[in-house]
Amino acid sequence: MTIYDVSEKAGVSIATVSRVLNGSDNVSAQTRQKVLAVIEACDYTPNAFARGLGLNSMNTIGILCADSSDLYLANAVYHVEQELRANNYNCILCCTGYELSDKQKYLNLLVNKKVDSVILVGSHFVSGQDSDNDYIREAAKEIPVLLLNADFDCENVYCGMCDDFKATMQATTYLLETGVEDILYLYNSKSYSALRKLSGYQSALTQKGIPLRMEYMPYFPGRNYNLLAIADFLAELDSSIHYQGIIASNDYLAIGAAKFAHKKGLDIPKDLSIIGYNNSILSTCCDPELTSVDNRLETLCHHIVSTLIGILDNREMPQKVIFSGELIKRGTTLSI
Amino acid sequence: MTIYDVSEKAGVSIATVSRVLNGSDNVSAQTRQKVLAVIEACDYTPNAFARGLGLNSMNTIGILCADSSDLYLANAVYHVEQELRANNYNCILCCTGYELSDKQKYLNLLVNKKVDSVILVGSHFVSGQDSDNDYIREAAKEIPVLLLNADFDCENVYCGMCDDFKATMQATTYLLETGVEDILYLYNSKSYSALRKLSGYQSALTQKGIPLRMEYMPYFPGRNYNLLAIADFLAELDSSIHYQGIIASNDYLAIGAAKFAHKKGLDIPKDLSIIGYNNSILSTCCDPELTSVDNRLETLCHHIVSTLIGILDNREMPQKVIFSGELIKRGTTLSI
DNA sequence: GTGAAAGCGCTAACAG
DNA sequence: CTGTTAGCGCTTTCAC
Repeated sequence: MTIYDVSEKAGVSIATVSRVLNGSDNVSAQTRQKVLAVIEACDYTPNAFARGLGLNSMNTIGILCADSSDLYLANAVYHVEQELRANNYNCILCCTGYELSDKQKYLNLLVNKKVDSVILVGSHFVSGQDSDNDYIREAAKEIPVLLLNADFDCENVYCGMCDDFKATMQATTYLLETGVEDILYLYNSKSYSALRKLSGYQSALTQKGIPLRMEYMPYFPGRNYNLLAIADFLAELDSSIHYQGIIASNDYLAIGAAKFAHKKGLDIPKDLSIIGYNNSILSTCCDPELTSVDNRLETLCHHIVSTLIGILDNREMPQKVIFSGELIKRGTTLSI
Repeated sequence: MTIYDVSEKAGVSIATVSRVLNGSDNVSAQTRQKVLAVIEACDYTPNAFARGLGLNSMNTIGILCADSSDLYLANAVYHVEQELRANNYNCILCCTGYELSDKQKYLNLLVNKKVDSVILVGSHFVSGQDSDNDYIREAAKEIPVLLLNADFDCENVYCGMCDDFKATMQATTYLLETGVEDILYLYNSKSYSALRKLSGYQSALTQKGIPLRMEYMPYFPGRNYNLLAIADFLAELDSSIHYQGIIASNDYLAIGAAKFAHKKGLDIPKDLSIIGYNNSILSTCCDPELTSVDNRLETLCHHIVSTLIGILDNREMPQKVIFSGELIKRGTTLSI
């Protein structure tokens, strides 16, 4: 069943059918009825590919994320997809992993699939090594590129992010104010966002006149898959340095830290305070529940999609928007 | 840059360019070189929509899932997407929520978008009320429909699932063998899969000659968002019945049960044994760690995708494949 | 081994 | 308000 069949049955031209299909005003009510009746009767739906070819768009947005099974990214993808669908766009999801070559390959693939735009979810797509970001610039020459939780200056690139620097600084300051002096910053990613958090931690210490010690900012070389490895990592570290507080760059690391504390028989938060990041589902699953930074994921997703819709609508949109995080206080920290 | 431009620059016809592009054998090595050189030099990529129109396919598969932020579904989506991409297919993700009308709407939408096939992830898409499944039958008339973790007999529908009945029966039997007599089955979904688990629980009891008591199979009317609500639900129940074991239909409910136990000062597993389902990331995040049923998600995803590839390849494929789950024993159950 | 030409099904400019 | 027609860019017969 094509537009020709419909036009024939309705006794009109294909142009008229097309007009009815696309809600054009230039159709008499009578003709419209006639055409709609045929469409209804034949259960006709226009061919999406032909439409795509003509309009050079199929109303699809590419979503790139490193790993959609990661708690944080999964949530982001979920919200973004919801918002986009509400705006009549569909999503092509593409999980790239963490290798640069794969990110390049799949971003390029999406551009070639002629998505209308692409959203890079998570801070992993922007590298500190600037030449590694050329693939983003390249894509931005073709279509708008939106970054969710990353910062990148380039034409046709739009960013929405949480101020991780400020949020981590506030979290660290809070910990200091509860009387915890020696604080570890634990992280397992060197993304822009992770480094901003690190800076926030350092600033808080510096502001209070506490000297920075590199050994208190250990990098855990593993992804969020193996809690025991995290606990072991801390146990090893434990012999050399002393601390009563940990700020982790995500909730999973924080739970790993709690596991370490349990093993060692430390009381949380009396012997060891812990603050996580993301305020994910994990933060309420442990006991005591985890104090964590809420980085406003849902707000961010909402913002990024409405920015995107605005761009595709040819409206002027801000290239960068920054939200503030909030420390959600629970059982793993002392009260002031 | 179109195929015409390339053909002109290479001094051949568009048919030849097309042949080169599609790896046809009927091109002399020399001509091929010439064309490839131009393609390379101009960085030409064929227009995906035009290709789609001609071939009636854009190599995309629709993925329907109720909620991609759900731990279990997120993992499934992740693995399915990985496997599909490895086979040169892309995924359009569509999160439907749990309303029938939305499921219908979005499945239909994907079919109209002319995806090559669609995968329904999770057991929520098949209803006990058979007429509610007509939308699946309808879609199956157009394209192959694959069900991940659901059972449905229909032409052009293919299922892969874990034997939830058997797995739950084994889990329940195990609990009985550790000396726990009064066991609660806690669930929050009436999907086919959830009901199979319920049957498994009942069978295990019956087999041991233990009478079934409906009040020991409470239905928690909430999704996996609010642990406290689960704990409260159990606390309320607690006044009326006595039990020393809980089998939960997913890990989140199980963690909710653990939270209840903590609040009430019960020792796990001495006073209360708990078994979860899915062996998700949550199962190692709590303390003690959760005994849980591993339902072989990754295997299932792998299977479903290779079945799909086979179908699109016109090979004969099994319509139903069933894997067995495995009980992963951790700290929330006693040993035998 | 290569080219000419007929679709694929739709949109939109143009003419009436 | 409606119809005619020329694309959109590719694949695929069918000749040569």
